[in-house]
Amino acid sequence: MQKKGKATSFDIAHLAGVSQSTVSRALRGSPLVSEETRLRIEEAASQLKYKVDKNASNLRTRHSGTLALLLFEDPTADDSHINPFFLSMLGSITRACAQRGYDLLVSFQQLSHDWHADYADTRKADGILLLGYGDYLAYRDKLEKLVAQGTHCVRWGAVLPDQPDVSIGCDNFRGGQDITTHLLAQGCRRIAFLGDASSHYPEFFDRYRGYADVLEKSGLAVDPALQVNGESTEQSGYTALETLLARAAKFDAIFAASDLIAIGAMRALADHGLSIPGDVAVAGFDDIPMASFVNPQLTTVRQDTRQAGEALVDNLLRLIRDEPAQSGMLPVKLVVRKSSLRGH
Amino acid sequence: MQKKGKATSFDIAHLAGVSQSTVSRALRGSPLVSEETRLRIEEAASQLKYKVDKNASNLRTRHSGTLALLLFEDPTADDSHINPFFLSMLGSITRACAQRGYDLLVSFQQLSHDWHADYADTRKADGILLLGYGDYLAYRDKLEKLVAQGTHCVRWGAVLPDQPDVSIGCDNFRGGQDITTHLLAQGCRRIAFLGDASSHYPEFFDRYRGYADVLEKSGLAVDPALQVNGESTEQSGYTALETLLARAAKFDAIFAASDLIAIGAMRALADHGLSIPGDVAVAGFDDIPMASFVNPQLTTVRQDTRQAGEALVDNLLRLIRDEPAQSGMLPVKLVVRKSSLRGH
DNA sequence: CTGAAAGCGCTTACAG
DNA sequence: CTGAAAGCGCTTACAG
Repeated sequence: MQKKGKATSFDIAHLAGVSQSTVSRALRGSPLVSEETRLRIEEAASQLKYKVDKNASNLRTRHSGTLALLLFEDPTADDSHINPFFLSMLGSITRACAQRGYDLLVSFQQLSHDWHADYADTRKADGILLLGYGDYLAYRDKLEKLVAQGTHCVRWGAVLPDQPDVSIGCDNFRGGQDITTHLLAQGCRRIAFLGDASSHYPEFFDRYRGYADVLEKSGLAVDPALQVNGESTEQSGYTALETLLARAAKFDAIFAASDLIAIGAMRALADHGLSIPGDVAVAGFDDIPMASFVNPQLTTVRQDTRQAGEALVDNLLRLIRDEPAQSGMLPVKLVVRKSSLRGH
Repeated sequence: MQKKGKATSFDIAHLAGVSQSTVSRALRGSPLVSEETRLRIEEAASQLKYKVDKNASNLRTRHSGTLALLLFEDPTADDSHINPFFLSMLGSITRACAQRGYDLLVSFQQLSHDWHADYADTRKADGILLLGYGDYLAYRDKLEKLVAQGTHCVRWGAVLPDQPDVSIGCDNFRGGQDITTHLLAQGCRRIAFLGDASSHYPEFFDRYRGYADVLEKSGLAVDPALQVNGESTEQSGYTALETLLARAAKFDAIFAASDLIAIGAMRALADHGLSIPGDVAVAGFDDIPMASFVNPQLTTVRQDTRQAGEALVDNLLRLIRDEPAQSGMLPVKLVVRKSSLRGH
């Protein structure tokens, strides 16, 4: 006979004729309970549709079996679509958590908010995953406080030598090298870089440094007139290309710091009557799903989001268990498609 | 002087020279606390970096300020990408929750799992949002049990007359009509439908019924040879188109039950040397981001995911507050692009 | 192997 | 306006 509220472990104890402690033990799989008792308790529990109250057990055990994902974005318009790369990461992180028996709390934050003091502090989550774009220097402080407070957290982003936290990222430098090497092999000599190239955006910067490295090693100059700042949106790519055209500096290839930028640039090229890859070869970074659907299909560097999601979750779980965890880079893969293929 | 553990309300009380009850009141914004006391308490709290333990307060108040999102999929391959439409919904639901001050717990489930007895039962969430594809008849039972148990839940899907739960969906029937009317206006007369058309997949079925309705009203026969089953994947679209070709029934247009199916079919058409829209006009459903990047751009029906996410969350919150909530359909919007535009 | 008891950190009547 | 006390539903030493 169930009352209005849900059944508690006392109800089960009563029905099974044991103490509440024994119910708790049985349901948690303690070896201290006899097989026979356990069966009786399980029977009673399923009869009353009993489920352990997570708030109570979390309060008692002081951990939650939950990870928090903080997606932070630059103050973008409220109704804009989420960056497809992050959406893909969100999907793979969700999957990775599910596989490991953890729940995932997802939250959006503006970069400006006080996210450095939540979730883990309120004990809703055992640790935090940080994912987002934005000015790195602007939130480095918050990151440091987080770590100093002993919050378990792992960040997706550039892997730098002096970081306070555990960061997982892909090998952006190598990706930048690969794209540039490929474009040079296609006969391009004036390769423009679209995207920020400063320590405010370390991921883009690493891609840029890979690009510059290859150019220099090939005896080619790195022409500042061929670099245009821009964040990771299509609109920004479109604008960046127009800025580049306005400078009247010649270029025969575009290396965009992200696929979104590349796609925006492709649209601008088309609007200006320039053919891809004939007049200008184009390459991006990320390999978002769209990249293989644009016309021509976009050459890019694949960041394996599945692997990334698993690496993030696994490292966070290691931190939570007080096991060693450390920053690390994931390999990237050059994906050559038609947007950069010249001649035969 | 902080101990190893985090500060509790007792620590704040001690520091502020008041009782623990007063701390709790002050921090919850109770009007029963004098301004002066409140200030002193807030000062102490921020000094000790105090945060309310959510597990304790949830246990006490019996609600969690959290919604759960259950994404269920057919037993798809583990490493497959999540359906882009759902990913987009996931993004908008996350945003909608954030705006309303709720946290979102995201979980993947196989359709076969026992998800009908979790989250809300364990008090981790105040209610559940259900989102997914799969055989409707197969989970209708679970849905009924959920609702019978008094679990607050809102489902995304077809809005049917005899549903046990609150469902929000778009006007699939109308969308099917709109596409079909448009294709007829383009001069198409033999329009094939790619996707399941049975009560197992009520959303697709409604789209199909809209299609059949317009054909009949136009005095055209609904030819069963022109309908091919398929789930919402590119691969399935590709295969469906080959099945259609193998039947040797003539067709001059494809109405795919989803964009993913349409995109797969477009690939198959290209592989068979058929031009779009010249030989075959193509239209899809959903307006996923890819739809505007395929070549030619895909005509489709837009489901406004932002509006959908907000409707789902708002209805669930209504249920939680014991306010009236009811199933409802969201309007759709025909988006005409090049894949279906013939002549000038 | 089992039970009685303490306690996790809050919220909220109850009494003043 | 404030404090002392009960209790939310568990888990886990402690004692047997």
